[in-house]
Parts: sequence; structure tokens; C-alpha cells
Amino acid sequence: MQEIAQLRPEDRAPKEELPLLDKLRKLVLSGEYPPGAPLPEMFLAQQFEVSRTPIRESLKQLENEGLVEIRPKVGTFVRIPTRREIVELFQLKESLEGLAANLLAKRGPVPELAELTRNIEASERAERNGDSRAYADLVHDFHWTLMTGSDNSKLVEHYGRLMNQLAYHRIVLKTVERPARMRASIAEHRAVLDAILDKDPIGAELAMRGHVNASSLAAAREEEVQEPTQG
Amino acid sequence: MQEIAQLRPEDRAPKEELPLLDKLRKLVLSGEYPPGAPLPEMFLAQQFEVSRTPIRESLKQLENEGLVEIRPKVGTFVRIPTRREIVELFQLKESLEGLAANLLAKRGPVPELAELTRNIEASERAERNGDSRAYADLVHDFHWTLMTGSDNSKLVEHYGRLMNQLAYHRIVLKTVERPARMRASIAEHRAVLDAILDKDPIGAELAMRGHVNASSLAAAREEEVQEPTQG
DNA sequence: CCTAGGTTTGATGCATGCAAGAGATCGCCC
DNA sequence: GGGCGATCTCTTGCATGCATCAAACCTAGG
Repeated sequence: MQEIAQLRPEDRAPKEELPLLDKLRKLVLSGEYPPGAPLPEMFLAQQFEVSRTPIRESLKQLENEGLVEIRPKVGTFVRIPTRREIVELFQLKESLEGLAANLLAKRGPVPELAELTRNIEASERAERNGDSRAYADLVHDFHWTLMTGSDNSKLVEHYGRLMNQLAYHRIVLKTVERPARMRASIAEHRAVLDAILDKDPIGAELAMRGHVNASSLAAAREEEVQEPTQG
Repeated sequence: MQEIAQLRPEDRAPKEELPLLDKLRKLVLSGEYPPGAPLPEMFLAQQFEVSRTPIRESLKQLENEGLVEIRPKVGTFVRIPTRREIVELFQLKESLEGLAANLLAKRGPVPELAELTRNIEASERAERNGDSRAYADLVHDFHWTLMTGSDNSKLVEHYGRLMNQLAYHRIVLKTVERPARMRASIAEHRAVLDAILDKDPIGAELAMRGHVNASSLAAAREEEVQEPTQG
């Protein structure tokens, strides 16, 4: 029974995700199937040219990830997050990103710092050029660079799960940052990075949380505009 | 396409977890199968008197939860977390519990506050009586009451996933708080509760993070004692 | 026309069979 | 005796068939 002690995750190559699960996840996250849409196993099976079994397994995974809902003996449906869940996810997001900023600030000089610096410069260019598409991508990159820079794989893992549900939400409500928010957002990014460069974990965390909170409020305001009446 | 809009999770009863998955999870978390132990589908199938199919689905879930590892064409094994992952999980734990304390402090008078008060009093009695078993249960309850009291289901969900991996770790290393730590831990709990009662979210969060951090350090020290040599 | 009950349909849930691959075992050659 | 290779076994991965059940439909009664 000694050899099993060597079975540690670090000893093997990182698990490559199965292509089928990725395809199905992308199908949901892309919004190709709208929230509430049914996902019949038979249909997906012939869609991907496999049998129902691997489809079933993947759907169960997606249920575990909170992206679909399986109603026993009825069917699988694209999940519709409640308004409340969105708020909850934003609260979590604030905390996790704050933690990432905190941890990164403690790490000292790492490549991510330069990448974040370049990101902010590129964001400013995109903002000046009014390239909202490039800007959105850069915002995405900024947050993920900060995450991976935290050097905490479990944090990244949980963050990924969270963002899958929120990214989905963004698609549903088509939330986009308004030009007025862009400049403030960039300034907040810079404040976060400055605190990190100053090796100020608490300052970095607070700055990040303030930024995420401000973004969340902006997103919530967008929703108000798009869906003024909602119980 | 209007009727699908009514398919919101809040409209239905909370999904009851399948018994089989729970049984398998408990089997792993209880330590009945030690880390690295193989979990053959056939064996489990006849163990639970079902076919391989539902076993497979459950095992995939457990893999998603990070409790087992499936090596394609080889088999499923109880996962062994790395030392690094444990540290990462403790960092996450600190952040999530801090968030819970923060949110609870913002909620005002809720039943959880009285429950936490009672919990601390019971903890003190257990400490005086040297009842480490009861004390451990009370510590567990304190943290979970705080979590559920945050009124954030997504936070609770992520915390549950995290604790599944850490609870597992506790079993593996049989980490227990030493008597010397117990009194300090109770005082920290009280400090957290006091800040919550004062409606001081930031103070509550900081107190909670300090407490979790102290506990983590204590746990790490326990490990040092039990496993002095480890690369 | 509206409602209640039985029926039909369509989907899932699970059992089973077969093929493919990884690892161990055994034998052969050096 | 040691190293190497083929075989052999045990496992998973997937396809398929049947039973089960929820929901829609259709019909008969009020």
C-alpha cells in the first residue's frame, strides 16, 4: 500500500477537460440555447454524434456547475438564475477578487505585474479610441490575470465556477459598461495595481473590492434600465 | 416561449440530493477508503445494489467536487490533496468566512445571532468540562451558523465545496485543536460576534479572518508535529 | 364552453453488453 | 541474473434496450 501514497495530483499532468463537456458548456454559455430552453439527451446525442450516456454524464456535470437544471423524469433545461443569486454572486466575486489582489500584493515581483501594467495602458488606448469591444476583452483579461497571479489554484477554480454563472448572466442581460463608467473603471484598476506594486495587500484588497462593488452597482443599474419592473 | 420564463429555481422546491451520491461522498469523507484507494465501479455497484451507470454518474460528480480522481481507462481513486492545496483552501476559507461575518453584521437582528451567543456559552462549558468532542461540534456549528446567517446561498454553496475538501483533510491528518488553543479560539469567536452585534461589518470580517488565520496556523503546526519531514 | 378523467406520448433512469486501453504478469532472449 | 517484449487480465468508455413516470392531449360529462 505504499505506492498509492505517490498518487498525488501534482505528480501527474493537469487533467485535460473532456471535449464534450466543454462543447456543451459553451453551448449554454454562448446563449445559443436561451434560459429555460430544454436540452433533450437524444437531440444532443445525435448533435454530437455520440450516445446518450456521455451526454448524460456531461449534463450532470453542468448541473453541478449550476448552468443547467435536471428535473427528474422530465428533462434538462438551461438554468435561469434568480435576481437574488446574481446579487449573491456579485458579493462573492468582490470577496474573491479582493483576496486575489491581496495575495498578489504579497508575492513580490512576478510577471503578472508587468502584464497588468500593459493591460491598463491598452485599456486607456481602447477607451480613447472608443473601442468598447477591445476594452471589454481587456477588462476580462485584467481580472483573470489578477486571479491567476494570486498563485492560488483553488481560488482560481472557485472563481471560474462563479464567473461561469455570471458570464452567463451577462449574456442574458447583455450588460455592458457605459463609456462614462469606463474611465472610472480604468482608474480603479490603476489604483489596485498601484497598491499591489506598493506591496500593500490590504490596500490592494480594499481597492479591488471597491472596484468590483462599483462595477456591480453599475451592472445592477443597467438591469434597472433594461428590466424596470420585476418582482 | 413565454412559459419557459417561469422556470426559475425559486419557483420550485429545493432540489433534494440523490441518496446515492450522498452515500458515496460520505464513504470518501468518512475516510473508510483511505486516500489513494481505488474505487472500482463494479465493486461499488454491487455494494449499493445498483448498476454501474448511476455509480459512474456519482463518481463524476465527486471528481467535479475534487474528492476523487478519475484516471481514464485506469480507474477512480480517492484523491490526495497536496500540501499546497490545503494552504490554498485555508486562504479561501479565511476570505469566505470573513465575507460571511461581514454580511451577517449588515443584516440586523436575526435568529442566528442568538444561536451564536448560545453556541459560545456552550463552547465555554465544553471547554471547562474538557469535553473536546462537544467542543469540536460546537466549533463546527459556529462556523456554519455564521455561514447560513450570511443569507447568501451561493456563498454557502462554495463554502460547502471547500469544506468538503478540508473536512477530508482533517480526517486524513486527524487535526484537533489543542486545549491551549481552545480558550483563545472561543475568545476570537466572541470578538467576531461582538462586532456583528455592534453592526460593524468590517470589524466582524477582520475578526473572523484573524480567527480563521490563527486556526489555520494552529492546524499547520499540528501537521508539523505529525509529519515533521515532508518535501 | 369549461372541467375532470383516462390515455397517449415522449422523455428520462437504469441495466446490460461489448470493445478498447492501461497495467501487470509471465516468458524469452541476452 | 537482468532487461525486454508479448500476452493477458482487469478496468473503464460507450452504445443500446427496456421500464418508468411526468406532462400533454383528447374525450366525455356537466
